Amino acid sequence: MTSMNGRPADGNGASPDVARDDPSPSAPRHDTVAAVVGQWQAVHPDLDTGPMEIIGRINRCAALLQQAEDAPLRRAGLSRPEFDLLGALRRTGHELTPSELTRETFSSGAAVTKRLKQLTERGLVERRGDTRDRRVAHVRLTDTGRELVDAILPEQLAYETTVLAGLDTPGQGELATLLGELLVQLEGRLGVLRV
Amino acid sequence: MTSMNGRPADGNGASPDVARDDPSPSAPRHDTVAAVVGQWQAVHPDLDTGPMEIIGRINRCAALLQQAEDAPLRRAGLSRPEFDLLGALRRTGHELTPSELTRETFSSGAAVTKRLKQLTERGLVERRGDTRDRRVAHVRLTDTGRELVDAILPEQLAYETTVLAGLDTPGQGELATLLGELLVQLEGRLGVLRV
DNA sequence: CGCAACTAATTCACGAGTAAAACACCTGCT
DNA sequence: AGCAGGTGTTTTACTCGTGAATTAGTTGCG
Repeated sequence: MTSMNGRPADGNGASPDVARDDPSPSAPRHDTVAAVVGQWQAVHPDLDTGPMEIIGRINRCAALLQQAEDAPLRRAGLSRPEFDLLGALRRTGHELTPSELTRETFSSGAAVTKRLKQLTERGLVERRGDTRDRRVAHVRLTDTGRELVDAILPEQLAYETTVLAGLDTPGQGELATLLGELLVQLEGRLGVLRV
Repeated sequence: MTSMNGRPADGNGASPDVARDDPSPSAPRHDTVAAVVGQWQAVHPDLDTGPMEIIGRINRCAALLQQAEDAPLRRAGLSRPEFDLLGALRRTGHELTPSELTRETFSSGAAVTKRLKQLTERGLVERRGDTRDRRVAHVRLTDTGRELVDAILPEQLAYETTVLAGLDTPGQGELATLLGELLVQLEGRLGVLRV
């Protein structure tokens, strides 16, 4: 798996905001994606802009959330990809090889190598060579690494909770379910969907 | 951008080591985020992992969609940020200055400058200086630029439609609505939410 | 054994994005 | 007029991620 992230911040998503004349200043309170979709429909009234309303919003949400989430991590001096790597080690509960880490974190081998180098220098992870196969390495959290993850995660979740607080609880449940359904489809399908 | 990442194929077991191969071939079919959340809950049963189910899925969906969407654009030799820029010019229907483009596309000024340079060299956009204020530039699509956008957009939407096809129509509507509500909150709130 | 084919991990060269500095120009105040 | 301070855009220096090559090691097979 490669790419994605990207866009760490990647990259980001669809597009936003309206320009001059927003016709309805009152209305049901549009988000920026709705404004963009409105503009497109004015220009191409014949197109079905339905997919934009989902994909555009997912991208935009991801971009905004990403930025927001950075905060608690940054205080710990970690980037999100770094935290993902540490988190993978923590949640699986055992050592992982670099190639397993590329699968767990969906990033390229080169990226994992670099991150491991940094995290090792910072004393958050350790490596040990495999005794049988000297090509493979095994990576594990150091005590400080584990403590760091365990300290950050609750903050992270608490922060995310407040970020999502604008949506009521049933709404959150529905959203999680729908996204889960979509995700199952995407994960199962996209590999096969050869353009 | 990828918040919580998932495992390719792995029961959500908390147990270290071991890989029970997907035990229930039927079942509600877990997505990778569900697996990751399951792992976390096994390690920290006390934490409320609710936010992960939303934020993790949004990030993962964004990553997968991004990659998927690349396809139609790549055929036209455009990256998504480039298309976003062209799209902003097309949908607003008039010239935009570079700073307006940074707002429309949510990217930095430096990035816009670079993209404009490339797109100008490719003959997709033109610039003209403002007559009153010689600091500002006005950017517009060339005829080829507009034709390109108009040619790509329908393909793009058609492709996105098939990508989303796994979700039934009412589900798509609900999803769009919920994401819209979330987005309104995020856009209104995040600027103010000083960590 | 010895060599081809494969796999794990790393290195390399490069492209793209960013923040901050630089630059160019405008505006308001005295 | 003249200049302090503000704004629009570009440049600079850097980081980070990627794909492709590279290194190192293993395995299968004649």
